[in-house]
Amino acid sequence: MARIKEFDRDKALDAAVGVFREHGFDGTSTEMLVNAMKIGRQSLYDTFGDKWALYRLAVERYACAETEAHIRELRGKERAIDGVSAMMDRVVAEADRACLGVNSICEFGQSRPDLTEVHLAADHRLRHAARDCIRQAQDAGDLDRSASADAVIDFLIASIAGIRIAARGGAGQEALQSLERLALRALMPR
Amino acid sequence: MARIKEFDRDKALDAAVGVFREHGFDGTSTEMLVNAMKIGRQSLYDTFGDKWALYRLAVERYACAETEAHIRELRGKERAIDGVSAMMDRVVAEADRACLGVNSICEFGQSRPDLTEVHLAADHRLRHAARDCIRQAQDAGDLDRSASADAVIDFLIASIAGIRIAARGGAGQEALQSLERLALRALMPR
DNA sequence: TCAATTCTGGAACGAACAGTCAAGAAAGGC
DNA sequence: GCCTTTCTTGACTGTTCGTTCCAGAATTGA
Repeated sequence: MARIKEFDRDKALDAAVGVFREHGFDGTSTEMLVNAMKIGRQSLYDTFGDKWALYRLAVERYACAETEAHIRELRGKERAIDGVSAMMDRVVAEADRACLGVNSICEFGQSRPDLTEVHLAADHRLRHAARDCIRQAQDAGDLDRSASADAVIDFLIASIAGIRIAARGGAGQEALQSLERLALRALMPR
Repeated sequence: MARIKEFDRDKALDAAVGVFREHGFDGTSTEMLVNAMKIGRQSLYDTFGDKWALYRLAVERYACAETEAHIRELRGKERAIDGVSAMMDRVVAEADRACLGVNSICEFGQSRPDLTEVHLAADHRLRHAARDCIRQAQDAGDLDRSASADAVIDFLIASIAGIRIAARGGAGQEALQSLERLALRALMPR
C-alpha cells in the first residue's frame, strides 16, 4: 500500500477537479487523470480507491470550495443586497470554466445516491448561510418580500446554473451580465 | 448496404433521443441504442453512419422538436405575454425528463463545431420567432421595455435551462413553478 | 549508512467498447 | 417457381477502458 502525503493529495485532487469539470466522469480516462495529477497510476488507486471514489471526492471538494466562495461574497459587504450582487458578479466573472456541480447533476441526475448526498450537503450549507443574508436584505427593503427566503435562494441557484450553461454554450461576458441584471431584477421590490 | 425505411428511421431516431437525453453520449453504448431502437446493429451503422453521427442527428431532431414546441406555445395565445407564460408552463410540466440540449452543451461545451452548429441553428430559429412575440408583449405594456427583445430571450432560455437543471437535481413541481414565477417577474413592467 | 517505506513506470489482465463481416431469413418483383 | 434486394442475427476485430501486478527507483527515518 502506498499513500501520498496530505499536501500532495490535495494538490492532486485539485488537478482531478480540473479534468472532471471539463470532461465529465465518462469523458475522463484514468490516463488523463494520472497525467494531470502528476502521480503514478498505482498511487491514484492506493490513495483514492477507484475512479468513482475519486470523482465523488472531487465533486465534494469542488462543492465545498464553491459554496464557501459564495458565502464569502454574500457576507463580504456592508449591505446584504450588495452581497447577493457580489456573489452573482463572481459567478459571471468565472463562468468561462465549466462548473463541476452542474456537470455532475447533468450527467447523473438522481441516479447515484452517494453523489446526490454530496449535492444535498452543499445545497444545505449554502441555503443555511444565505437565508440570513436574504432576510436581512428583505428587512432592509432591498429585496422583495413576496417570495420566501428559500424561494429566493432556489431562484439564485437556478439563475447561477442558467448563467453557467449559457457561458458553456458560448455566451460572452456582456450577455452573462445581462442575465445577472435580469435575475436580480426579479427580486427587487416594486 | 441496408437502410431502414423512412418511417421506421424516424421512430428509431426518437428512441435514440430517449437514450441519449438520459445517459449522454459517453454514457450510452451501442448496445443500449440497438435495444432501445429495436433495430439490428448493422442497420444502425448502415442507416446512421457511426455513433457520433447518430448523436448529432438525435440532438438535431430533439432541438427541432423542442424549438417548435416552444414556438407553438408562444404563438398559441391571444395576448403575447400569455404565450410566454405558456411556454414556461410547458417547460415546468415536462421537466421530469432530461433535456438533450442542456446535456449536450454540458457534456461538450464548444469543443465540437458540428454540434455547436446544431445548437446555433435552433437558437437562431427560436430567437427569430420569439422576437416578434416579445416586442408585441412589450408594445402591449405587458413586458418591461428596459431590456431588449434579445436580452429577454436570452434570459428566458437561461431560465429554462436553470429550471431543467433544478428538476434534474430533484426539485419538485412546486419549486419549479416558483422558479418560473420569479423568472417572469423579472420581465414584468414596474 | 542501511533498511523500511513510499512512489513510479511499464506490462498485463479481463471486460466493455465501437465498428465490421458474413451467413441467412424475409420480402418483393417477375 | 426463382432471383434480387432488404433486413436481422450473431460472431468477430482491434482498441480502449479500469484495474492489478510487479520490479525497481526514490525517499524517508534511525
